[in-house]
Formats: sequence, structure tokens, C-alpha cells
Amino acid sequence: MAKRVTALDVAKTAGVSRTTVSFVLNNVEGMRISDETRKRVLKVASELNYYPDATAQRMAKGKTSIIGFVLRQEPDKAYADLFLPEVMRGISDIANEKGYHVLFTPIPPDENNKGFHKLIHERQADGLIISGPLAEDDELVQLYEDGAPVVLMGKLANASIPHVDVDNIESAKMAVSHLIKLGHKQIAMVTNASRKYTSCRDRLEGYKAALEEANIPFNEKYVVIGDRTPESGHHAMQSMLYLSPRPTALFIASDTVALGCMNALYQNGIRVPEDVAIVGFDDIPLSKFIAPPLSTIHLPAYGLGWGAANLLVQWLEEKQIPTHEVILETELIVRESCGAFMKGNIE
Amino acid sequence: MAKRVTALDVAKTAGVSRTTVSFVLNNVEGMRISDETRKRVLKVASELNYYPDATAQRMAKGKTSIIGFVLRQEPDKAYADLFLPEVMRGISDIANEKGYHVLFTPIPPDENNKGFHKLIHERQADGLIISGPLAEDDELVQLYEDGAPVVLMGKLANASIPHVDVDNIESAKMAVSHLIKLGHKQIAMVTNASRKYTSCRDRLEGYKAALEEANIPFNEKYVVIGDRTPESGHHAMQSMLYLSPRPTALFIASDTVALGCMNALYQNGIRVPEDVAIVGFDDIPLSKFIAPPLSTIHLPAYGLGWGAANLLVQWLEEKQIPTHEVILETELIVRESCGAFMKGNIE
DNA sequence: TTGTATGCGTTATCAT
DNA sequence: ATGATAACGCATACAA
Repeated sequence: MAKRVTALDVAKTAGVSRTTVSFVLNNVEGMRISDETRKRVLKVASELNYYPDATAQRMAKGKTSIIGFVLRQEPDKAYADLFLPEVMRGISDIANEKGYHVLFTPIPPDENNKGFHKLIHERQADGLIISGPLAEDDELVQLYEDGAPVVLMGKLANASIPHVDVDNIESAKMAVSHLIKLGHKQIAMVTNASRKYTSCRDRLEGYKAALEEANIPFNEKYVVIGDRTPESGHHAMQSMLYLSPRPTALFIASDTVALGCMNALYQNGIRVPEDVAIVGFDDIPLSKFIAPPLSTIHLPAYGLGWGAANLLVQWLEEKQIPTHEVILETELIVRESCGAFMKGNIE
Repeated sequence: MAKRVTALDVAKTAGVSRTTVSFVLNNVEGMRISDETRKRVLKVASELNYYPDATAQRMAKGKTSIIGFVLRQEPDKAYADLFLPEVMRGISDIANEKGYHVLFTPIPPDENNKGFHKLIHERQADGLIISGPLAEDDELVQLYEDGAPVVLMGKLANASIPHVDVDNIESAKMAVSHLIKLGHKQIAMVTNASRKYTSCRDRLEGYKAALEEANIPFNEKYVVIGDRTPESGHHAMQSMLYLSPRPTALFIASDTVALGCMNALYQNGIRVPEDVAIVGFDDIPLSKFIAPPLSTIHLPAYGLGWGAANLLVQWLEEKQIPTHEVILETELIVRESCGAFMKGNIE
């Protein structure tokens, strides 16, 4: 590879000092530089194909202009979740706009090395977006309390770390209430993730709240743990087939998991929505394309990524902790899997 | 945030010089350092919570230890493709193992700024993995010829840039031949992407080759362009419904696109595989979970990411261009959508 | 075995 | 308006 062109080379060729080059290229205010020199410097820089060295810039400026996106899940699960790509798109868009780069880093929850600390203390990134925090995560809280710019997607129970989230409780309740309104009483739930994640706990709580409101007794046997993948949904469903009475409706707190559930039903000749009604959660891009199209709770995936990145950048630029909580709206999307459009039902 | 702890702080507290600290922490060979000092330095470093500053390290070492992962697609399409996450997992795994970080950067194909050059010349990364190259991409070729470490996922027509890929022609042929073997003669194709991408051209070529081998005339009307998203598949399918004679089988060169096609069929009451047989391409993780489970060509998504990252790291470490071509195996996965298991068909 | 001195390519502060 | 120079934190060749 050709030798690097430095600012000094530009300065020499243009017959000015390094400083002047820096001023021109960075458009420093107040420094009135003759139009002629300015033009000459710009011309030379372009001719020499000069690009400032990012590392040196970081060194001098004391900031990396990198935001880290941390996935707090086992890699196989992190990547199976079809929710992820849209989130990344949201993050990328803001980063792009504000001149940041995105470092992508999966850190499994069981890793005992100090993954977060390392990222921040080594200055790999100026700040972190943490996706899917555990309900308890001391290391994370510690990091925040040390003053590190950390923003969450999802929330942490007992800490006021800035975060972007949806109202998981209310959204889950909305889904289940819809099923109740359609006349169902035996409503089971498959969770989106293991119980150690906040999002799982909250959606479960919403499920319970809806039942309670309708005076339907809660039955522990009607709750099965799904864990982010279609495979886990398939498993969950299998175990539910032998329940008696068999549920007439399912609230599945993740569309990705729901795919696996529906597959298990398909294999067993159980029809959706005729034999069992389903409402999912997330509204992943392909929910509308599967057969039958999935009724679900729409989550603003792009918005979550966008919002988290925005919060973080704000923090970094203004050097003070931004709004602590941003809650985005969700929406019930009625398609076919819940049976609302079947003959006999209104609408 | 607490003031940074530098190597100098560690040296002072331990009562040694900066150099010694550096030697101990980097385990430099040949420098016999007394066990006692070594231990003391290590202890102090740990007590002071010292982490070397990555930026400074980069500066001194002249390398960033970052590999860039570039998506050469319109963002909305890049993220819609369900093939992506597994690729990223493959890249992350290698990067993790070899001590690299991954910079994630979508660069739309129509962008006229020199996206690649910038990344390399600014030294944002030591090398780049480019996903989904266009058939012609002068800028990319230029970069490679300048000696930049660039590895492709997919291949470029007229350049010998190192790449990891599958045999798209042969794989597509395998898919179509399977449909022919099942007795189909009216076989249409929906492409995976627009014609400017190499992968699209090659899969189309494989489709033609299979037809030719079976003496089935090629019909231009039977080829419709899909473009990475379910939406595009839905569109493509709509336009195909009015074809006469209507195809009895479909080769869809992307499972993601196939989802949209199947949805259009579903809406029109056309059954798969009874009315139309389908073979997809990619074997995205959820292909086995949709209804009916999708027969498809399995692509080693994880392996492609892993392989590309591996090639790049090799290049960076050994400072010479690695093997120019790595071709991974594909496999026909027979599920239900192709109708091979229907009554009347053997197997 | 350990310490000294220099370079990496910028930015930014201070003179001129 | 422009130029000299320090500072950023680390690695390393060289000296002791």
C-alpha cells in the first residue's frame, strides 16, 4: 500500500505550516485565512488524496467518535432474534448522521470477564448502547455510576440508567385483552426470553394483569418459557400440546418464538386460528408474510435503535446525562392469526 | 468519570519505569524481569484498574485491530435480508478470537462519495470485508489494486480480489434440476436481487443451465426480479399470477424473497406445494419453520462470515495476500414446499 | 534487569 | 493570518 499522506506533506506541498492546514481542513472559526491559501490547501489536499488519520485524531481530541453496540445475549440467540436488524438500522442512521462509527460487540451474559469495563476503559468507544439488559446486572450499574455514558434498550429494575423502551407491561396486556375480547378464557403464554431478562418479566406481568382484569384465574401451567429462537418456541409448544384443557389461545411474547410455535402446531395438524388463536409480540418485518399472517404487538424496532443512539450521542456531545427515560408507543396489529376476521367474529 | 489511569501511574506506584510496566503487561520475551517486580507491577495494575488506551496503542503500533464489515446495499434491503445475522456471527467469532473489533458500516451502492477509500485511508479499520459486491465496482477494484486489504463475500466478475463464496451457478442448477426431476416443465424464477449484483446473475445462469440440460426452452417471461425483501417477492408473485400458462413450479433465489411470494400465493388461495412447487435459496434459519417448510439450497451463512473474516485476518497478520478464492459447499434441503413428499412422488 | 528518549499524526495553545 | 510547539498514551530501540 502506498505510503500515507500526512498533513505535513500537504503543508509542505502547499507551502504553508501544518497548523494552517489543520485550520483550513477543520474550518476553524475566527481564523481568517486568506481565500487564496485556503483554496490552495484544499486543492493540494485533494490532489494528494489526503485523509486525516482517525487514530491520530482520536488521540488529539480525546474522543473516539465510536459508539459501541453491545448485545447482552448468548450469540446464537442474539443473532436468531429477527428483531435485531431493524434496531441496527436505527443505530446506524443516527451514527452516520452525527459522524460516529458503530462498533458491534456481543457480550454473553455469563461472561465473567469485565466486558463492559474493558470496552470503556480501553477507550474502544466513547459510549455504549446495551441491548437486552438482564434484570440484575451489577457490573452495568457500576459502570454507569462511574460516569460512563451508557444507554439501555430495555430497562433495568433498580437503577436509573437512561434508556429507551416500550411499556412491556401495558403492551402485553393489550395483546391478551384482545384475545379475551374475542371470547377466549384458556389463554396460555410463551415468553420471549428467560426469566432473567426484564422484558420477559414485564410481559409476563402484563399477561397476568389482563387475566386478572377479566377475572380469569392465573394458571402457572399455562406459562412456558421461550427463549428468543424459533427452536425454543417449537419446544414450548410441544410441551403445551398435552395440557388439559388445551388452551384455545396463545400469547407469544416474541414473533420469532411464535414462528417455532406455529410450526409445531402445523406439524400436529392444529389450525391457526380455527383451533387456536395467536397473538405475537414485536411485529418483526416478516410477521405479515407468514401463513397465517400474525396478529401481534408492533414494536418500533427502528425507533428503539434510533432513540438509544440519539440519547447516547446527545450525552456525548453535551457532556451531561440526557433524559432518563424514553418510552415509545406500541400498537396492536390485527391480522389473521388471532381469528378476529373469522366468520362469527365482529369486524 | 474518574480520571484515566495511565501506564505512568502504574509505574510510579510500583516504583518502576514506564518501560518495565509495558514489558510486563505485554509479556515481552527476552527481557528477564525479576519475578518480584513482575508480580508487583501486575498487582498494582490490577489494583489501580489499569487498562491500556486503545487509541494510544493503535498510534504506537500503527494498526487499528479493527476490521470493517461493509454492507453494499441500500440500508432497508441490507437489513431486511435474513441472511445477515448469521454472517455477522461468523465474523464476530473470528474477530473475537483473534483480538479484533468489528466496525459495522452500511454503504449504499449509489453513494458517490468514496466510502471505501475513506474507511481505509482514514484508518478506521485495517481491512474490510465487503458483502454483496456489485458486478461492476471500479472503486473497489481500485482500492484493492492500491494494496488495501479487502476481502469479498461473493465475487467480482473481472478482478481477482480474495473472496469467500459459494458456487451460485451450480447451486441454482441443483435447485432447478430438482424441480425438473419432480416432473415440472413450467418453472419460473424469482431472483434474489437486482441484476447489478453478481449473485443474481449467477443464479440466473444456473437456472438457465438446468433448463437447457433438460431441453426445456427458456422463457424470459418466467423470470421476475425480486430484491432481497419479502415485499419484493410479494410484488413479483402478483405479476406472475396472470402468466399463461401459469408456472407449476418456482425457483426463488432467496428465502427472504420467497416468504413474500408465498404470502401472495396464500392470499390468492393457491396452495404450496399442491398447486405450485417451490424451492428457495439460502436456508435462512426460519425456513424450516414456515408453513409449509421451505425446500431450499442451504448456504453456510456462518461459514461465509467466518471464512471472510479469517481470510482478512490472515492477510493482516501475515502481511501478504491470502488464497484468492474459497468456495464453500451448498446442499439441497428437501422439505415440503417442493412437493417431493406428496402422495404420488417417490421418497 | 531497568531506565531514557523518540516517534506515531493529529489538535490546540500560544506567540508573532 | 500564520507558524512553532506542547500534549495525547503507548511501544520500542537503545543506553546504562
